[in-house]
Amino acid sequence: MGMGTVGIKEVARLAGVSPGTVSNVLNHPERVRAETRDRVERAIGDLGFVRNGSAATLRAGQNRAVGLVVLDVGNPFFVEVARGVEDVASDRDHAVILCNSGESFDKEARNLRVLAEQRVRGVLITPAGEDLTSVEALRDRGVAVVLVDHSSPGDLCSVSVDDVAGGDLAVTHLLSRGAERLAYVSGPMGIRQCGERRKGARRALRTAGLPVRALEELAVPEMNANGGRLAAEKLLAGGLPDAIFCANDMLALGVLRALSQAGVSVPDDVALIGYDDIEFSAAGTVPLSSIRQPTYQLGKIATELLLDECDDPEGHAHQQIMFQPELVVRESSR
Amino acid sequence: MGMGTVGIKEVARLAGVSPGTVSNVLNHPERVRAETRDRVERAIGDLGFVRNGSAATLRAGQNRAVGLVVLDVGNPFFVEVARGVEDVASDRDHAVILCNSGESFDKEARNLRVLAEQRVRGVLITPAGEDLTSVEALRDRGVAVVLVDHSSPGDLCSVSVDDVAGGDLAVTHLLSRGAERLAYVSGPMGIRQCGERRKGARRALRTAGLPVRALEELAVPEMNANGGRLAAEKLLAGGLPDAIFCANDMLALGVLRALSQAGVSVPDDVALIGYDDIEFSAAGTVPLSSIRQPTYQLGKIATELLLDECDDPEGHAHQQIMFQPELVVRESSR
DNA sequence: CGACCCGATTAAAACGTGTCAACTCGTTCC
DNA sequence: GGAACGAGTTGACACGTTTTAATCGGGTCG
Repeated sequence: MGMGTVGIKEVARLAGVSPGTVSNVLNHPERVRAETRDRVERAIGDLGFVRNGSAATLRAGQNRAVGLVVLDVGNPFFVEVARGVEDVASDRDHAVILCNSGESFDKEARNLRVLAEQRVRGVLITPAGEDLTSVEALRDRGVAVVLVDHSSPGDLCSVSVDDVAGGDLAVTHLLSRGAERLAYVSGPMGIRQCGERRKGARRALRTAGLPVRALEELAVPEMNANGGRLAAEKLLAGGLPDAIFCANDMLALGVLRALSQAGVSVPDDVALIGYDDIEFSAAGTVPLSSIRQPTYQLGKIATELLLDECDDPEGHAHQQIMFQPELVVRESSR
Repeated sequence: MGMGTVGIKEVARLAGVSPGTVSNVLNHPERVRAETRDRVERAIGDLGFVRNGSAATLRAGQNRAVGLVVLDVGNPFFVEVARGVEDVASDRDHAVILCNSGESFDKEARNLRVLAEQRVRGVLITPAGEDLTSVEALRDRGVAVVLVDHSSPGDLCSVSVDDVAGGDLAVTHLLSRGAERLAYVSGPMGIRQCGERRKGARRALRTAGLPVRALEELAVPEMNANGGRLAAEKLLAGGLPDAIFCANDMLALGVLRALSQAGVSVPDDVALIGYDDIEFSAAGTVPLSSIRQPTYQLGKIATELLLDECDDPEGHAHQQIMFQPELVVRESSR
């Protein structure tokens, strides 16, 4: 042992017990007599001993940790999911290793390899694409996996939010407000969420007995404020609808700003609703209506599912849980 | 799959070499003949072998990882810092363990303990308060430490942004626009950033030859949009200033909204400037002027400092680096 | 031809902890 | 009074890897 590092053995010597007893104090305190435990704990304090997690993990065969792989740590959606994960994991005495895949397959694969090397008990992941082979490889190696915000083919647990219902909710709300000509502003349809929210929007139209062409569709390359501005400019040029549904709050904010600058009043001339209910939505000059997702719950339930599977790998049935989103009405569509 | 997880030994057997050679393929590929290397790599692929990181760390005495402890993973400031850290660390073949202290001493201490247990090479931390004893304890144990967004007493590396200069920048800008009566809206002065930005604001007044009482100070308990609303209501009741400087963009957005609702025009009646330049600042109906901090650089330089210290612990002089913030002028103060 | 050397490979010894069978010692039961 | 018992403690081993010194074989030099 290096000179700087103090191990379980030194603690044992100072406390006048065997290393095995020190280990018991750390892992099974109830097995050791109170007086001995005090002596050991004092020695630990005096020496500033910190257990070597690698050795513990090596011996135990697995780390008391779970991995969380998200598409973007900067996205408030995932931040809130992470909070839910963190809370449950910490309750059940597990650490969380947070990884960012940046929607790149390469980074996702790298992250999964690191997690596998660390021998985490399980992984929560929002896959970067539809290809789940690397995720399934992980599961086959014996690591529990739960898909987050992505439905599962059935051989995995998954937790997601019903995006079709969300799109339906938004458009039904706009229709109830009297809109007849609508627009849907989204990112590329290749993004699952955009496609599903559109599906929901169309369903709402059908339910109301309107033709699909009552909904003008605009897909912009980037789902941010600038994308929203581009979409708004197209709408301004081509004749404004009564109401606009955006696949994302940042898009909606971009639209809102461009319309305001053009002298169009929201909600008097055009009603507007976004998606995600990010914190800023309520803070703007015209507070934005939005679709709120139970993100914290998503992380919480996903982690409970994961740890349950870890604790009882055999008697575990994979579940696919789908949450329902919620409509939040503010000024922009009142 | 076979119950015994596949280790280096199984790979060695399949490739017809010794375990030591497999280890060399993984860690010192140049030492092993190309043909042997191929055979081993094929075996690794066939068996789906993944190196056990705990064993490697145990043997090596330290993990190729650094810890990053931030006050709030949801805060865009820290998200951007984390990006800088991640990029540099990954370039230099290190993993990043991201921890959230939520401004709580307890969570900070828990996180530091986990990092110490994991035997990370170094830690980047924004301390939750002024008490650095736990940080210093870590350094004394031989873990390199760099303070982020917090100045150092001298015995540690630190990387921060000059908040006094930022406050000066903001108020000087407002004065140059002709303002004579100003207000400073901030969170509790106990928060270092709030205090320093105020100091800078006062310095700007002195430079311009104005009395300190030309700056009305409002401290609200929460630094969010609601806090901004509260401050704005007070200002509306007590007589509006010409210009308002907010310690934070969320406060500024709250102020902006409350003023707009009261029929006060920004920037015509009152000029407004925030701090942090969060993404959303530019997206609002009235784009917000702000003070931008080089957050990505902060993370990048901090990590370089940290890894340099790790690579050469003896020949390392602690440095305190301070970056300068930048003024971003938009509609709200034009 | 033998000594020597060099590159490639191997065998064995750590690294620090958790587990588990074995052991001690005082108590209870028959 | 001896056996069975149980709580508390011990000591040795195993976990999977990296590293070090030793080994091997083939080529070069003297």
